[in-house]
Amino acid sequence: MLIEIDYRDKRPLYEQISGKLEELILCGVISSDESLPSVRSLAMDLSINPNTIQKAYDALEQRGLCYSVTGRGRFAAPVDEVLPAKKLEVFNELDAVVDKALKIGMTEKEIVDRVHEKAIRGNTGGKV
Amino acid sequence: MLIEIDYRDKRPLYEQISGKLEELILCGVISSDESLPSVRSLAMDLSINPNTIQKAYDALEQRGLCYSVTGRGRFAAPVDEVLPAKKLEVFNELDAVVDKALKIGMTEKEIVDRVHEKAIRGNTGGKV
Amino acid sequence: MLIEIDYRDKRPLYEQISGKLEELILCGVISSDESLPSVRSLAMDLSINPNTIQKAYDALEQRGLCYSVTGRGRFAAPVDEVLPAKKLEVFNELDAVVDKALKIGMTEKEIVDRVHEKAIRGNTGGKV
Amino acid sequence: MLIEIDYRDKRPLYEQISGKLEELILCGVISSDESLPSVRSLAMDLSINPNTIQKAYDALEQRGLCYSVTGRGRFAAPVDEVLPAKKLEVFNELDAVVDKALKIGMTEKEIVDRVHEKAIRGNTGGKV
DNA sequence: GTGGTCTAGACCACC
DNA sequence: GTGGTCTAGACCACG
Repeated sequence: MLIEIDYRDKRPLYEQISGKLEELILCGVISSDESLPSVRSLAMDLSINPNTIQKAYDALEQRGLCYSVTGRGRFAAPVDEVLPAKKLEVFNELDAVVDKALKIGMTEKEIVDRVHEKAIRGNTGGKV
Repeated sequence: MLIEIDYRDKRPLYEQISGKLEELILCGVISSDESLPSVRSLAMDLSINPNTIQKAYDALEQRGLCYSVTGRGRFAAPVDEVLPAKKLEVFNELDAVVDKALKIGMTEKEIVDRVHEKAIRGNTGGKV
Repeated sequence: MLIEIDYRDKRPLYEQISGKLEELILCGVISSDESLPSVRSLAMDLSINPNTIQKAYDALEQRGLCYSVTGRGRFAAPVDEVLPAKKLEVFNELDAVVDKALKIGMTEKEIVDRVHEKAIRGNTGGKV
Repeated sequence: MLIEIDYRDKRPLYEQISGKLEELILCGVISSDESLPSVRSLAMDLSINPNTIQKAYDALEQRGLCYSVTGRGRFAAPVDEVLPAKKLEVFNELDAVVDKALKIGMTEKEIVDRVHEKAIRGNTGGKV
């Protein structure tokens, strides 16, 4: 599977899992309307209590990143419908960090330079 | 007082308090070696248990943002000693957000533009 | 249990406990990723308030010697990650003592001899 | 004065002061039977409460590093009488550190080398 | 007065 | 069951 859990991560398990799934969907690794693994199979794969997986899926669905069809399973939501909201979310996070940076005396140039560096290095190296 | 508690905030009380104090110190609102409110007085002010304030101060001290002298009180640490580490920390947060943005298909330009906008609007209006 | 409280010790209880655990972890008596006793059970064992144990564990975690997973328990950190920093720490302590010794007129030979004696007697008999 | 107090130091003030005085006496900066500054004058010098100075002197006297003659003042004890006990004390500290070092897997050679380095660099650079 | 430690007992989220 | 947060109230050392 594409999901690995990090037990040192401070986030609750279900959030870690739903976060990872969200990323896979948004980046297109899981295509729109592709079926997601069943609660039970994923639970087996990760050696995790099914309740936890269920909770992860619930969170994911609530964020609009997947939908469930009773009796058929769960499917990834069409990315086009979700991306705009997600972009806004990321923008807000960006705002918060920039705000913090400005408050401790960093200049816009310093920030932009750092963004540039990161963009050049590419998004391949980044951890989630 | 300069600190207000937001009970809708999901973070624990002590973290909210230490975070707010950290900001006040880093931005120079509380100057270096200036005395911080005593555990008991701040507890009264905020109608919060002294133990919780103590924990907030412990966290603050652990991050190197203040030091305590038994029998005398607590004082803000010299910012110069802490700022470099804090800058690095913020840079890492920035990297993480930029990474997330790139992964969902944003361009460097989009990001830089947003940073620029935020910088122009000034750092006065931002929430912490 | 491997931990005993010495009520004549002037250090606070939580420090005594975290110190003892640190030693057990660093020496490999508790192996990496092995689970530590739960807050409540250790509190029962030592007849100490759970809050105190919690504080001891917090201190331990802050020093990077264990990590906690909510709902699952607490586990010893991989020693390899911590040993280098710890070595440096001990070296600094050593420097301080040697400095003190030299200042009161001891010779390097006297010091080295004492180290040698101690090394021969073995590290088994030493108190922590 | 030769004494400077560090308010960031975690030790209580009186201990810091008595410690500094002890060092001055043991190193011969204050010679045997030389008179120590009066409680009041030292309190003035350091802008510290006389009670604290009194406590420092009491601690010093109790450790045998000075003696008081009623009506005449306080005097440094003859170093020869105190040095042996102090040496033993430092040796014990040394033992403790060496023990700690051995326990985390350092070799005798590593320790001795460090001692040697420290001895070469001289005791001039060391902080108290 | 100050900070620091400890106890007792409660409540919550997570698994 | 686990860890984490919070309250209430007590005691101590320091200045």
